[in-house]
Order: sequence, then structure tokens, then C-alpha cells
Amino acid sequence: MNPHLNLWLENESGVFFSIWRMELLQAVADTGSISAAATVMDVHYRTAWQKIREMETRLGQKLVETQIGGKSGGGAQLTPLARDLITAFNQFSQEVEQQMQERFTAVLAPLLTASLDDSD
Amino acid sequence: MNPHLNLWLENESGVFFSIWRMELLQAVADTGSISAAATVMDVHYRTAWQKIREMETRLGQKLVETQIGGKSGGGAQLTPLARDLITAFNQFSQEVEQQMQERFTAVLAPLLTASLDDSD
DNA sequence: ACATCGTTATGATAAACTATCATAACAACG
DNA sequence: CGTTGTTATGATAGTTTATCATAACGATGT
Repeated sequence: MNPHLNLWLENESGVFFSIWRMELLQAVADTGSISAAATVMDVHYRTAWQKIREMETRLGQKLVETQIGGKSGGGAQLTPLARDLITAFNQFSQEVEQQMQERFTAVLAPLLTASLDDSD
Repeated sequence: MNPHLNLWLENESGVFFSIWRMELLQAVADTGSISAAATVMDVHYRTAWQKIREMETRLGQKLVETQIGGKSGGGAQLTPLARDLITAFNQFSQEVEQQMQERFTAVLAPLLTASLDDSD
């Protein structure tokens, strides 16, 4: 019975950023690989890789630097742009979410508790 | 390059209200039938009907009163609860959207114009 | 009395999207 | 030079969503 929200950014070619995508990039930063990030986000590696590629294509900018091979098999790090986007979008989404919770309590919660909870 | 948002409400059985669903119910109110509302919302009748049923099932309350047959073939009107939900949710979503636009301009727009527009 | 009309209601199918499987290429290291 | 774990990508499976087809309905005009 709580409100949920999704926020995303798109240009002419489609969605290039969202809350989920931000978390995915953050997981790449935290773990040092797309593979481990996919596990953290509980999606298949292919899904994570494809979403990152899609973001980069639609943005026209690199977000993740990858290495193939090496002792640890390879890895991935964020570009400075990706880090900046995470920082800004995280602040943005948290502020909007705060407002959502506040307005939900003020505007919707009274109606929902009155019309639904009482009617059982 | 603008921000987008979706807002929805769910309980244990799933999503029972959202911006799109609100617009669908409003279209039913405006047109007097699910069929015409589906056309307005640019979806198939079956889709509109199924979404309404889903909302009612998950909410455990009737949102639309329907009639089959008659001179105009039939029709549909909103229940008082549906009207109240539309009113409250509309205010809720507009306030959140306003905040989103405001915070986007303050937090994200500077970064996006600096990092993306300039790089062409 | 009864055929007409546009709507509700629903089963069946098609299409689109998303997730999963399988596999090649890769490079530092012991 | 084989081992290792990752990136990268084609191919397939599955799941969700949209479309098609059709029956039931009842006020109205003939």
C-alpha cells in the first residue's frame, strides 16, 4: 500500500538512464566487473552488459572501461562521466522520492485508509 | 533530454493504480464506455478492459459500473471511489512531477548540458 | 414481435520483449 | 604454455503483452 516511483532520462534514441541503470553502474564500480555487478543486481550477465551498451549507444559516450584477459580474467571500471551521472542522478532521485513520500502521506494516504482498510 | 517519471500504487497482489491507469479511468468517465476510452488511450479494448478488471481485483472494490445492451449497446461509469482516487492521485502525481522538473533543472540539467551537448 | 446496433465480456492466438544458454576471444600469471 | 575468470555476442527459450474472433446482451424503431 506504499507508493512507488521510477525515474528515467531519455533522448531521441530512447532511455539512457534510470534508477535501475544507476544501481547497475554503481555495482560495476563496487565490484570491478560487469559479471559481478550482474550477480549483485540479480540479472543475467548478458542483460547487464546489454543495458550498459544500450546506455552508451544512446548517450554517445563511454560509461564503462573494460579489460579482457589478465590474471583475474578482465574487469570493468566507470568513466568519470558515469561517476558524475551517478552522483547527480542519485541526488535527483532521492529528492523526488522524498517529495513523493511526503505528498503521498498528505494527499493519498487518508483516502486509501478511509476507503479500503475500513471496508474489510 | 527531459526527465520522465512513473508513479504507481501496489498492495500484496500487485499494482492497482498508476498514472496510466488513472488516465484510463478518466477516459471512461469522459466517454461513458470502456470501448471509447480504449480508443482515446490508443490501446485495444481487451487491454483496457483487462486493466480495469485487474485494478478492481487487486483493490477488492468496484471502480467501473457497466451495462450490456440497450440503445447504445451498453456503457460504463465510474464508481464514487474511482472518482475519488482519480482526484487524489492526480493531485499527488502533479505535485511530484513538479518537484521532479524543479530538481532536474537544478541538479541534472547543468551536468547534462556540460557533458553531452558540448561534446558534439 | 423482432431484427438492429454498439457495447461488455472472454477464449484463443500472435507478436514483441526479456531472460537464459552456449561459446569464442582474450591476456596476465605461475 | 596451460589455467583462469572476464568480456563479448549469436542463438534460443520463456514470459509478458497486444491483437483477433465471437458470444451475450437489451433498449429502440419498424
